[in-house]
Amino acid sequence: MTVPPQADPDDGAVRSRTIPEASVARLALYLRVLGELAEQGAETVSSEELAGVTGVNPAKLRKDLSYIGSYGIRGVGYEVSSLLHQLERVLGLNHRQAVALVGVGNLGHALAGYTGFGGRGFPVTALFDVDPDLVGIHINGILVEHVDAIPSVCAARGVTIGMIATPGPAAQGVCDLLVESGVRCILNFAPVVLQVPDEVEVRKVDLAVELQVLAFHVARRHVAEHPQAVAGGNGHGRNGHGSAVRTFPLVDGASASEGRA
Amino acid sequence: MTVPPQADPDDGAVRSRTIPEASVARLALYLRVLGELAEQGAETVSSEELAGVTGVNPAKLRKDLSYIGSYGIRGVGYEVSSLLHQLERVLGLNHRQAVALVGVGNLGHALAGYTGFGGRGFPVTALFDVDPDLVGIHINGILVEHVDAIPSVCAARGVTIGMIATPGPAAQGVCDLLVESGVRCILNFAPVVLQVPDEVEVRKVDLAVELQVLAFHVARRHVAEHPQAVAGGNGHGRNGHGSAVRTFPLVDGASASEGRA
DNA sequence: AAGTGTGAAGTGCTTCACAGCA
DNA sequence: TGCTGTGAAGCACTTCACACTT
Repeated sequence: MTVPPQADPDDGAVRSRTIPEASVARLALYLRVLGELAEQGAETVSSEELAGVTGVNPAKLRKDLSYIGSYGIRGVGYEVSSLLHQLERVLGLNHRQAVALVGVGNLGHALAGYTGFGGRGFPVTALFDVDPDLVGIHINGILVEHVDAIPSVCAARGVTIGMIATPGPAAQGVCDLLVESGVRCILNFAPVVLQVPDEVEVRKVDLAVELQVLAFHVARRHVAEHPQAVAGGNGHGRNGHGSAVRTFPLVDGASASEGRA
Repeated sequence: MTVPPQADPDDGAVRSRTIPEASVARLALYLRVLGELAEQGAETVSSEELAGVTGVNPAKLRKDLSYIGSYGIRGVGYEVSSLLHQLERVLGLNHRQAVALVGVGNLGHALAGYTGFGGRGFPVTALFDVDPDLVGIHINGILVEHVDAIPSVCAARGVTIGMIATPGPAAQGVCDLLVESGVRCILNFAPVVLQVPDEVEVRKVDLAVELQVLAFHVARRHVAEHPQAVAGGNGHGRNGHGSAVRTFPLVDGASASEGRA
C-alpha cells in the first residue's frame, strides 16, 4: 500500500490497525532513544542505527515502525523529529496521563520521587497510603492521602493510570478501589496476581521473579562451565538484548530419558 | 517418556533439558504461590487450583511443570512441598545468590531496603555508589562502598547477581565493572540498553516503558468507548493475566488503506 | 546506491484434547 | 473417576529476502 506520509489530525479521522503487544513495548524504547538522538541534534536515523542502539534486529524495528505507518524515507532513513512525534501520538503521550500511586512505603516512596516519570509525561498526581504516619506528609510536593480517598481523588484529578506499591496482602483491595474509581490501567509492584475485570489492563513488575529468573541463569551458567553430562545445545549468540525467544538447558538433578516422549 | 519421580541428588548426576524462557518466569511465580499455599497448610494442589491463583491457563501450567519433570500425581494433583522443592532446585535457589546493588540513590535506596529479596534467598551483599555523601553510610546494615571497589568486593563476596540502579549515563560503565568482576547476571533498572558480552544475561526493568505501554492502552480504551471509525476486531477477554499473546487496535490519526499491501 | 516496507518462511509459545496412571 | 502429562494443532512473533522508492 505505501501510504504517502501525511500530517496527523491528531485526533481527527481516527483509524485503527493492529499492533503486536511485543511491538508496543519496543516502540516505547525507540521513543526514548529517539529523544536522546534529537537532543544530540540528529535529523535522521536509519533502521540499522536505531537498531544498534536499542539492541533490536533492524528488520524487526522496521516492521514495528511499519505498524504505525510509513514514516520512513527510502534510501535515507527516518526523520527523527517526525518519528518522535508519531510515536508519542501512538503511545498516547500527547494527552498527559495523571498517575496515582498507592503505597508510599519503601518502594513507593522511591517511585514517588522518581523523576523519570513526570519528566516524560507521567506526572504523579496523587499519593495514597493507610499508615497514619505517612498520611498527611508531602512527598515531592504531593500530599499523601488516605486510601479511603482514592475514589473521590482519582475522579477529581482524572487519574488514568494507577501504580500499586503496597505490601502484597493489601494490593487486591487497593486494586478494587482503583478500578471502582474508573482507573483502567494499573502497574502492579506488589507480589500478587491481581484479579480485575476484562476491561482493566494490568502490567506487573515483579522484582522477586526477576531475580529468580536470573538465579536460574546463574545455575545454568554454572553447568555450562562444568559440562558434565550436559546434552542440550543452543549455541546462540547476540549481545544480551535482542530478546530473541530462546530456550535454556535445565540443570536437572533427576529424571531421565531425554528424547521427546 | 514419563520418568518415575525420584529423589534428586541435588547436584549429583546433572542432566540437562530445555525450558522456554517464558516458562522460567512463570515457574518463579508458581514458586511464590506454592510457598503461600504451604504456609496455609495445603498438602496438594491441582493444576486448576494453582492456575486459578496465578492467572495462568491450566494446560500451560502443567506443561511448564512438565519441563522440570513429572512430579504430579494423576488423579490427585501436585504435592505442595515436593513441588516447592523441585522449583527451588530448578531456579537455583538452593544455592544462595549474593546480590550487589550499584546506585543507592532514590530507587536504589528503596531496593536496598526491600525485604522481599533477602527473605527469599537473595541477600543484598554489597552496595556501591559514587556520591561521597552516600559512600560510607550503612543501609540495612550494609556499608555503601565506592564504585571503584566493585571488582575486589564482588570477587571477595562471591557476588553472582548485580543490580544497576544508577542514572542512565553511569549504567554502562558500572555494567562493565560488574562484568569484569565476574558477574554474569544483571538486573538493570537504568533507562539504557546495556552492551554486554554474549555470556552475560541482562534483564531490564524499565519503568518508563511500562508506563508508556499503559498509556497506549489508555488511548486504546478511549477509542473503544468512542467507537467512531474503528475497524479492528479482537473481542478477546480474560482477566488481565493469562498473558495470552494479543494484538491491539491502534488509534491512528493518519495513513490510509488498511488491507495488507 | 542506499534503505524502507513487507510477503513469506521460520520458530517457539499457547492451547486443545485425550491417553494413561493413581 | 479425576487429574496429570503431552502430541498435535493453532497462533503470534521474529527473521529473511527483496521489490520498490528516493
